[in-house]
Amino acid sequence: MTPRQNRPTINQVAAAAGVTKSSVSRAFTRPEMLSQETVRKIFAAAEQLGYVPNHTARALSTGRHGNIALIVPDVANPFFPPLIRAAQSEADRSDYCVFLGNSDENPQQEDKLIGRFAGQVEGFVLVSSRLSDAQIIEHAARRPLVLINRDVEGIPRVLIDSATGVAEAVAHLAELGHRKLVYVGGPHGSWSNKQRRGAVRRSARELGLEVTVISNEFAAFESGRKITASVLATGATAAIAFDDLTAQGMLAELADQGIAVPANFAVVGCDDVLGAATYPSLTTVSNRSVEAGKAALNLLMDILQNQAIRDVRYVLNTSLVIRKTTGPAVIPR
Amino acid sequence: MTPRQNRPTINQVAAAAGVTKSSVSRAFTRPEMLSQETVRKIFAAAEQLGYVPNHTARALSTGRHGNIALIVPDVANPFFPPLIRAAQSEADRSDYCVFLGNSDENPQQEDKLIGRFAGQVEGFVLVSSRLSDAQIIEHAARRPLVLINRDVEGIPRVLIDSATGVAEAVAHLAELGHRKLVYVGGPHGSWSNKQRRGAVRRSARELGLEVTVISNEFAAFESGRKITASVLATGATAAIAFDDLTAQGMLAELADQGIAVPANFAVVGCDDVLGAATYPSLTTVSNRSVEAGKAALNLLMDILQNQAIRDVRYVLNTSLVIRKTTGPAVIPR
DNA sequence: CTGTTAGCGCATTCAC
DNA sequence: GTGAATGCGCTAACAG
Repeated sequence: MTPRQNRPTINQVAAAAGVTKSSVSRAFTRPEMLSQETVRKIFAAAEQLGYVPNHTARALSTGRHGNIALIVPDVANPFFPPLIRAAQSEADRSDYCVFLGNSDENPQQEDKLIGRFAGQVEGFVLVSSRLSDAQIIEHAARRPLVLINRDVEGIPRVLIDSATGVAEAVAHLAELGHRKLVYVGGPHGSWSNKQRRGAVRRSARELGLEVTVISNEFAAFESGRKITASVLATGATAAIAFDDLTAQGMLAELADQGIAVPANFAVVGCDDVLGAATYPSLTTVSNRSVEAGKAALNLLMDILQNQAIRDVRYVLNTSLVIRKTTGPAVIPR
Repeated sequence: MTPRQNRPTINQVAAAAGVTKSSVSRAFTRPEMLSQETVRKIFAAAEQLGYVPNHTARALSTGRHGNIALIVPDVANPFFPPLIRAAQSEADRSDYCVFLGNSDENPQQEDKLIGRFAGQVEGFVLVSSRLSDAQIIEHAARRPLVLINRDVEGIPRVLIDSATGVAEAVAHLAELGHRKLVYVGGPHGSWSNKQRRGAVRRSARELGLEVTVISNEFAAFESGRKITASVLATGATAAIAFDDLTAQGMLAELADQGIAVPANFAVVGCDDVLGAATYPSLTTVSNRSVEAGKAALNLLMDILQNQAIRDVRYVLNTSLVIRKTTGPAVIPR
């Protein structure tokens, strides 16, 4: 046997209290089965010895761990921390511990993490999972699993619907007189990207606007800067970016080129991770990640308690947050 | 007994492979003890049955869990996610799972979390712990524990020393001809704030600069905007802010007032959490949180392997990252 | 090299 | 109400 903590066990408490293991065990799990007097004695002895039930032994015996795992593509992406925090706090209310996993946007890593966690958690929350539908379904068959921003039929999921906010953004630009705009995309595999691009196209068609889609695999500040030239080359007067970081990069590049925002060009972000902290402050689509994290966790807790997995599809609508990077369209340069 | 996963056990693999439990166990832990042939047979059987060692049972038997806990005051504070990510990735290299805890800046919550994790982790990393020295020492006596940005003698710790970077910032401003500057403070209780303010004062004195300290309890974008008027009122030509968020707020306010940066006023941030993502890109003091996270984890891993806790005090110096918000001083307005 | 045996600490039947 | 006995799945002496 390897070095182990020398914490008191149920047996020592039993001896000290003059009862058997069974009673001590019961005192900590179903005290109503014991006489008040015995419970009191046991607690006193436990307290005195500094006894704390052994989580592992209990888990081995019951199959219940009191842990859940939360896996995200990238902890450092500003979209996730608030979500993580919310999920965490919700788990805490039910006395669950949470394992955090960082998949690095990599399906294999994600799969590996799930495997590592599998043996010691009650269930999973997968955020913006990079796994295939088949893999997700397979894992969901083994353990309760809820998805955030991934739409797989039959698997409980919480979706942030940026389409509503994006549609508002297009309408907003149309009202301001813009006739030609571009959508600057995000990661190819991303469900959100597909959703946003689709929403831009649909709304644009309905409102009779012309829209160009420009791909931009790596959503980030720098790539936002670099893509700006192509955006301007289209002759558009406004752009909607896949996310705030990309939009912020565009803002910096436009400023460098002496193109005033919003006077000469309008920019809309997505996810509102920057708050009003750009200059000019960014018009963007609201992000409901905190609510998503909370909802996902409540869903998981519910499933764990009622051991019944219902096919829930919880959608959170978004809306446009109008700040200072959008304004009336100008005569094409 | 409660509902349990029906995963195959070591016994079934043993039966299928025509050996005993022991051999199967060995095949998965110390295969070099077995003949190649036996190992092959066992792996084949295991593979065929889809056997995966039961983490919990193993932990109960060995006292080793392969988990560690990382506790931070606030996951959503942009300072922490990169650190978390780095720690995470380092843990992964050693096949450890990491529990993430959010203390909400609250000592009691932090203590509670430690208790919850205690039974299922090898050790702890406490980031910017809000606990008292006594509590930290007590917990460290039970389990390996390493600190980040908290200086308790006898406990292995990793410290980010922002004083060096701040001193460079003052020197940089002095070289540019600035004679009068202001330090915009942060939270009163903050160890980092004390450290930074002290460094500004010391360097300013050495270089013969005049410095005004302005308090600003809530470090954030909005408070940065609001404090700007008082900053300008001092007649200074440059400001060093407690953190990047505050600096960013100041940038926005200066832009609104038509004061060009760096032409008319210089601004320096601290922590480099924004990268080059402001406009103009912010001159700031490097933040070495990624290295801190990595170092802390390596330290912990080292302790776990050699079961010897040395009194390590690992200091990471910071330096100035010169970007675009600092330039030559101008004639006082 | 491999089998036998005895726990790890606790929850849960089944008796009394 | 409480005790005795069994097992959760695996590791680790101890033999052979």
